[in-house]
Amino acid sequence: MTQKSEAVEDPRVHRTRKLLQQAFIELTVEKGFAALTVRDITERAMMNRSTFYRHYLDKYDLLEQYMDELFVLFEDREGIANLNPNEVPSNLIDLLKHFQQFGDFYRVMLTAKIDPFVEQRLRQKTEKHFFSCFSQTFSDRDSSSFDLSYNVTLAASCGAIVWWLEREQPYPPEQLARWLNKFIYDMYSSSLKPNENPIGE
Amino acid sequence: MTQKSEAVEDPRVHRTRKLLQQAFIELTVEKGFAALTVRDITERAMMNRSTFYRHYLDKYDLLEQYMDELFVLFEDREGIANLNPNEVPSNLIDLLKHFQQFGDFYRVMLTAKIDPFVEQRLRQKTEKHFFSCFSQTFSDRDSSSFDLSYNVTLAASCGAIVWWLEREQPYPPEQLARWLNKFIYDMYSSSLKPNENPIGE
Amino acid sequence: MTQKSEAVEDPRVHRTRKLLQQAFIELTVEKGFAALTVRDITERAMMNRSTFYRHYLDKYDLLEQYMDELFVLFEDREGIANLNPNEVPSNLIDLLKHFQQFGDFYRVMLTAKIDPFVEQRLRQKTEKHFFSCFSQTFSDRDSSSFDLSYNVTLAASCGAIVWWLEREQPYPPEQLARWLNKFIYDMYSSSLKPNENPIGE
Amino acid sequence: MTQKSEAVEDPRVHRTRKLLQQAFIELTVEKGFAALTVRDITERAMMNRSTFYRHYLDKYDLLEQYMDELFVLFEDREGIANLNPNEVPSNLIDLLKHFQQFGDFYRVMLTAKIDPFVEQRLRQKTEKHFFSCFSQTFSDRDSSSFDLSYNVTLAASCGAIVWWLEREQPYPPEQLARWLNKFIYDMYSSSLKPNENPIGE
DNA sequence: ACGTAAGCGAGACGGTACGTCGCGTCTTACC
DNA sequence: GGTAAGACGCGACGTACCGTCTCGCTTACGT
Repeated sequence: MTQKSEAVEDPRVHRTRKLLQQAFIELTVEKGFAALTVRDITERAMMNRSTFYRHYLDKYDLLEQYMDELFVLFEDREGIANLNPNEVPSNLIDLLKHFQQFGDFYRVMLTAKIDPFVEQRLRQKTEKHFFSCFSQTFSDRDSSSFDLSYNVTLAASCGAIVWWLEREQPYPPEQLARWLNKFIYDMYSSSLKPNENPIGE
Repeated sequence: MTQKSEAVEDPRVHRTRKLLQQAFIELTVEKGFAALTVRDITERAMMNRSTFYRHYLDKYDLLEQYMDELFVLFEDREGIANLNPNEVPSNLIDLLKHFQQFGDFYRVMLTAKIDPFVEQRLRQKTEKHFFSCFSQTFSDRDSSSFDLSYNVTLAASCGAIVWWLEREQPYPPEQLARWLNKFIYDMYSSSLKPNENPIGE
Repeated sequence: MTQKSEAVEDPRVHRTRKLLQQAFIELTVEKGFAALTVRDITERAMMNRSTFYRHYLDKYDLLEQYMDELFVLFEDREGIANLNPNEVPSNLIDLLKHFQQFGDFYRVMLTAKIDPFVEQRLRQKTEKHFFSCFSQTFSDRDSSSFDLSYNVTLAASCGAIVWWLEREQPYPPEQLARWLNKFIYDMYSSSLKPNENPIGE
Repeated sequence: MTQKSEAVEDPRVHRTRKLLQQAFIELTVEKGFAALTVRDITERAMMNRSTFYRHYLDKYDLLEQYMDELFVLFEDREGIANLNPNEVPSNLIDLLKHFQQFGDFYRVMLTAKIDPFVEQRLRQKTEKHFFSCFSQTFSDRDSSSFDLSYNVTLAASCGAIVWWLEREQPYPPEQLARWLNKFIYDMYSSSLKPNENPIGE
């Protein structure tokens, strides 16, 4: 189902897939992913229902492929050298700009309207790209208490982004990036220090 | 559909509802809420499908009522006087003990297998009871930056609990409560102070 | 799918099945069995398509059951004592009257508009009841040349009935029965005699 | 769709049509005409489905054209002068030899596996060629009772041929031709005589 | 002999019917 | 009144064929 780069894609296929994606996004924003039917999508895209199945297994498959297309924009990013409360990594800003660009989609996806399986996957993707920003900083931690701190930091960061998206991005990406950077730095420099970690004492 | 306290419940009705609840919980743990069907539940409970609809509107209604029964155990709690890094509020520990007691159910509910609508509701409930522990501490914050911090703290705390449940409660509730208490205190005393808040500077 | 005699049939079920049968017959006469769709039938019967599948596997199953109902009228008939050119067996007349009664249906079934599998089955049924009239006469023939004669007689008789039905029964059943009786007698007394049979000489 | 004799056929076209016919016959014998799909045929012929539609309208068209090719072998035959119980018309033998040659195909076509529309057509063709053998004999009958007798004789003759094909031609064509000749003669000389005809008396 | 018209492979597309599944409503009979 | 049994309308599902179409590649034919 993912023959993106097999020679040149048939223009009819490209058109069809784009129309389906477009209809899918619109309808997801309008009524939520769970309430969507394949019929809804194809009617909006003004094509036959059977055509949908020639390109996607089901609506989950469509979403997967769409997310893949979005996330492919962030492959091969590298984290900055070190965590620094005063220096915001540029690719963190890029990530937030990306979220802002597809704000409607991500807001719906990360909030209450999306199937949990997919939210899970999207969080994982986010995690991967998000933490690549700080990969070197986190890589040398002891794993036992780190696991909790890491997951909490992730949850908190996602929470911040969701909060930001739900309120239609009240701050510019740079400002939120600064906040997140400081938050993560604080998590690192205070409560995450093993000798101060209340767990394991 | 919520005739819980109408005088004394007919014993047949009580039996039926308990069997349905039991079947519901088992199946939710086994295959996740989203994959459940009413037929699944009634077959497991060995009763006719139409009987289900005599008691519940649908599986969401059953879940709601079940959660209500669980959460009724935590009504009317009060938060402690002040946030204190060295004194863990007892009702925070109680809450975690409650989560531990119904660990299977909450793990499934809060992780990937639950319908987002319900997860939303459950998080709200958690939030309500969770933050009642710290209500007085948080009540005097300025609302602009507070909103973000509050939500992030909530997301992080939920993340910690989910992490704890997903790993089958690797620490006793008291230890996690201590960690959470310190975490929230740190959020309060450092990054949340308005003059240090990078947003708005 | 054939619970005809389980206690008393639910009146709703009875009504539904009768409506479906009625619609089926009408449409078969109108446009032929092969061109029928389940949707056609249920639309004509003014009910939901899924209701059809609660009673029948498919249109073939409906036809089978309908034919069973028709043929059950002729179970347990006995053939006459001997073939006699001047005495027409009464049950042959009964059979033709039956065909006449459901003339539209049988005409369509036995002519070009019906699926061959079904025509086959109907011919077999016809054969069974038709030749029970002459069972004793035919039972003592030598089997080698008899097989051919028997099949040819059957084909000819069916041909006569089809001819009669296609022309909207130009003669009364009694007259056709007389003709058939004489035809079968002639087949018996002349060309079927082994010593005159050109095959095997 | 029938450009058989336009100058010389393109060898590619000829090859394609032959492959399709071959696949069609094989599959008809294997699983019956009704169960065939165009996809089946083209897959067996190892060509693209769209190529099929370049040559035929549908599977019925293919069958028609194939039958035309077979029957063209019997055009322009003449019946013998008179019906004679001792002299078998040579073209009747030829016809049976033809059936024998394509025995598999005709057996399937004339038995239960063929679409009724086509069987109808094939019977008509058979009738045409079959009775051309006896055209002069039958041409002077009074039409009223003749119609029935004619049809019955046809049905009986077809029945005999089907019987013969279904049992893999247990007799040589000459022997069956003799039987048929005598049968038709008997039909003519006895039961068909108007004054003995029980119908109309 | 070679350019051009055809046959052909590949496959997208709009359609229509299929048989299945789950929903929520309803009725009847039993206890 | 609660329950079992189950018919029914509804509507989405994913599949299978159908017949049409467009696009390039290859192959035969005509001048």
